Amino acid sequence: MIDIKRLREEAAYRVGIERKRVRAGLIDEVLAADEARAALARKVQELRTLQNAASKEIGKASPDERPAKIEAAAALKTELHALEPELTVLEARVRELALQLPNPADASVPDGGEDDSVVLRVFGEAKAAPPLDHADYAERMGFVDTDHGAQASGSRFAYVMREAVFLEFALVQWIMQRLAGEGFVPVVPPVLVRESTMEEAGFFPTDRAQVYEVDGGELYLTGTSEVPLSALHRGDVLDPDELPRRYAGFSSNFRREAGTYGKDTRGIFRVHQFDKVEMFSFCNPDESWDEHERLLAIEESILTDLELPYRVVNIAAGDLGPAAAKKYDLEVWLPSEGRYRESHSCSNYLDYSARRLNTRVRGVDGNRLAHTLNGTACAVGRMLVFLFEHYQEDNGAFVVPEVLRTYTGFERVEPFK
RNA sequence: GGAGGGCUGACUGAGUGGCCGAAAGUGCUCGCCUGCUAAGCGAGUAAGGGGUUACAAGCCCCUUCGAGGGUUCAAAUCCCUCGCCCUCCGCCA
Repeated sequence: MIDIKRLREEAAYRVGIERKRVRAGLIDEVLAADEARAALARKVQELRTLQNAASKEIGKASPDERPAKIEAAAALKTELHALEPELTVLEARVRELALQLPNPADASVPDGGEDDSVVLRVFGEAKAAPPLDHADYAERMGFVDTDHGAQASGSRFAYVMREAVFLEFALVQWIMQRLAGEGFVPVVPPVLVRESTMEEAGFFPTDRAQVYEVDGGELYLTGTSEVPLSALHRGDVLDPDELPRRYAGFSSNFRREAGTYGKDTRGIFRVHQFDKVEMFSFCNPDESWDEHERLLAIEESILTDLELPYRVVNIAAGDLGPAAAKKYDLEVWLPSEGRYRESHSCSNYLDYSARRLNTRVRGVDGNRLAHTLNGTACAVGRMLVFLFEHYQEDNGAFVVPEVLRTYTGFERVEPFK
């Protein structure tokens, strides 16, 4: 949710919104609707002042004065009742319109759309494709079974099996330990949440088409633990001394992937269900940009420790999600496709999400909305895809990345005959 | 699934129709006191919004006592719906 007051008063705020893809005229509609709302609200407020005063007098009045005073107050009540429903309608209208406005893009975000994102740096060598691409290799090794996945559940479902399972656990364990060491609170959150939680986290109404509905619409399966993690401080006033509060959530994630037919159909690169460790941070409003860089640094260190070649991209304004003021993607080199593919992303939401969640930070002269940030620590399925190509030997053996060996208990997997 | 009890400010907790935005305490802020360490005394301290104004202070007003709706001139207090917590019974990984 945007800040309507700032939209009204700060030119830069408005420009930040316009740099994203916003329906022409929407901003002015919001402002006009809010203006109408405010005018009526003032009128209603005046009436309420009179009514409250009148009621108070009745309490103090003597028994024989009462009937006349009650009658007068009742007249005011009738007048109020005529206006209040109208105000409710106007308020709902403002809210509905304002929810469609995205968080303004930060000044450091490049203009334009998907093709205008800026590569900030490149790390490691882009190497040649291995004998088998990740999908064929994983099937051959018995790591992934998409055929039976499709039979049991449909396309974009897979069984992850054998050593790949231990590899998955090793990734999760390694990352969780490391994040805990950096002050993140480890969390296994609920993956089924109510509608209101989806709304407050900013996923409804915009992303509704991507979400699985359960129990006749009572609950929804989360597509990222960002949703339950953000709800962790819903309505809270946080102590500034205890910030940032960092959480590392591990969960299975469910996405309908509507509108991606025919895209990324190989292997488990893009599936309906995958496990992920997500970082989430609540911080002081004036520290969120530092925190954003910190999350990025953690993500980069994970990739460098796994010795995967990657690049860092500053996503252009038109390609940003509604909530992000700025987003970095990390893209790992996928040899079989000969291009970089997204492995991590890392967003600063500023106060956009906190406004709806009503998560604040206590301050000496008033409380301020907290800033929230989130970033991928490890999207396990996709990480396996990268590992299947980068750690595949010419003879077909799989070598376990050094940092994971204490967690897997084995160093390599011999080729499947 | 059944029965009952509860949800009040950063926190604990009183308050069953008007004198309650709300006692008391904790915490916090400021001042005083004290040479001695989670000591004492005093004052202040809910949030969000609007008006006035210098988008200051101050002052005035509105809304908010889990959420939403209702009754009433008037609701933290009464009624309804929903959510959550607790206790007991049943069932169960």
